[in-house]
Amino acid sequence: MTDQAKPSVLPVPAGVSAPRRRGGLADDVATYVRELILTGALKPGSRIDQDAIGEAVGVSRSPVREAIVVLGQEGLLEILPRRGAMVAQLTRGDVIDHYELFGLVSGRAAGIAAVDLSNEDRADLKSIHERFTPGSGADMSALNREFHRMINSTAPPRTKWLLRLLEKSVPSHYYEFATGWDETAVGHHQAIIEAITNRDVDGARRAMEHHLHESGVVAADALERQGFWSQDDL
Amino acid sequence: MTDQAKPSVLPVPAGVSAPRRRGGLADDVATYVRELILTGALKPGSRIDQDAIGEAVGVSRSPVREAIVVLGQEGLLEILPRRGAMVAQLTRGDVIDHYELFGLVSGRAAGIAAVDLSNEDRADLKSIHERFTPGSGADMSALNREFHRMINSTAPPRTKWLLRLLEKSVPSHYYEFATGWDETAVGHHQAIIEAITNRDVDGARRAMEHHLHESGVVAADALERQGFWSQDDL
DNA sequence: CAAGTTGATATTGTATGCAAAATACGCAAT
DNA sequence: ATTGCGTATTTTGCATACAATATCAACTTG
Repeated sequence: MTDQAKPSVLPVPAGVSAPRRRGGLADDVATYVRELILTGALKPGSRIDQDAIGEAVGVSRSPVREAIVVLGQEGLLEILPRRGAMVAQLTRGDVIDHYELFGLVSGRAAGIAAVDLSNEDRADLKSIHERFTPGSGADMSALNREFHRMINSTAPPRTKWLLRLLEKSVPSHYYEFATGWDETAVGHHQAIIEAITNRDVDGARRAMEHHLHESGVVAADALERQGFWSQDDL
Repeated sequence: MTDQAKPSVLPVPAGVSAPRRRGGLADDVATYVRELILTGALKPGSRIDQDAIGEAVGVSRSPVREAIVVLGQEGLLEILPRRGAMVAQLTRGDVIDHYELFGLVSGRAAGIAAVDLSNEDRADLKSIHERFTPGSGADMSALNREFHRMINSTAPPRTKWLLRLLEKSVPSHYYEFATGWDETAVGHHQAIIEAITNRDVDGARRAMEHHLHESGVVAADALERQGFWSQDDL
């Protein structure tokens, strides 16, 4: 019953290929609206007018609707059948909770990295961390992304998928707003690297969870300063 | 012309026109395609033909496209710009990983429930568990859902959102296929209830993580029996 | 004057049409 | 037989058109 092995078993494209061409207009719209929400330009409870969005971006309603579906899945929009979409009523507690979940999954990834990361990647990780110094003129936000990307690189696909999802519906610019956070983050990263270096699975997990927990507080504070929750109701 | 030449290989959805008062047609399509994927009718790697899906369900491509976006967000479809959507290449490891993540979040919810659940809800939980006995003629699947719903009821909104998301892209019918699993699940539930009763946060978390971990193995086995990963051809 | 009703308007949900890109096919050349 | 290329067909992506439902305002009526 064993199938004859196909004579032409092609080598798998080795994973990394992905010429990554840009998606369609729906992605543009989703990015645009997401930005509006996370910057507070669209307050929680605001109704989403499909025509208005379409006109603002310069597209028809088809891509707008697809973008709304995406943002609904991300939890940024609440979709009521036949009644349109509203910006989700995110509270400060929701943001904290979100980061707690983010920390849970990131902690899992860090624990896996503590064991699975190659020596080469460990060296790269340290190199990235060494350049992660406030006031050095380095792009802290970019280096931070590199740091976490490296740690998450050995996570299984499904975990990566969830990390990407959780990352999207979160303000990624709070680094600019939170003065003093950079220094704290350096310490957190230091602790994470140490645990990973020692191949301490549980320590890496806990260090990462703690890092994300603190990040959540900082992000919530930043959003508060931006007047994110000022609109009491509609 | 080519009236009958249409190789409509897609199954016609079972009673789809009964309750038309739900959300839009996109929900119907998403549910339909999700079922096809999780039952193995659509093998990993299969291309999704929008017209074919639309014809099978009896709708146009607009709701089909929105459903594809939803399933893409759920990780069940891989969407390649301008090249359509393919059923994601889920491996056994992916399913295991998925349940691990599910366990992580469910464990968090269980820990919260151990502290926050009201005495009334604790009594209800026990009542549900008492009826959760294999061979008693009870709807085990329904009681299982009730059990977990009760535990998750005190979780914060964002956590609930993630739980719902993780629950969707998982076969929810494996109870029928896994003989002997019922008995094991009873023991797991028992341990979870005990920890919750003792207000043992960490114990509840660990018991729930263990439960979901085992569930993942069972689900993967069930999928394997269904020939889910028989990707001998392409 | 309040409350309910009814018609007009606006907005969503779905279907269809159309252009661009990708795939499939055929044939020639090496 | 395989590779390369040019053409035809299919399929996606977006725009537009149509239908259904919700929202709102004016009006009527108790």
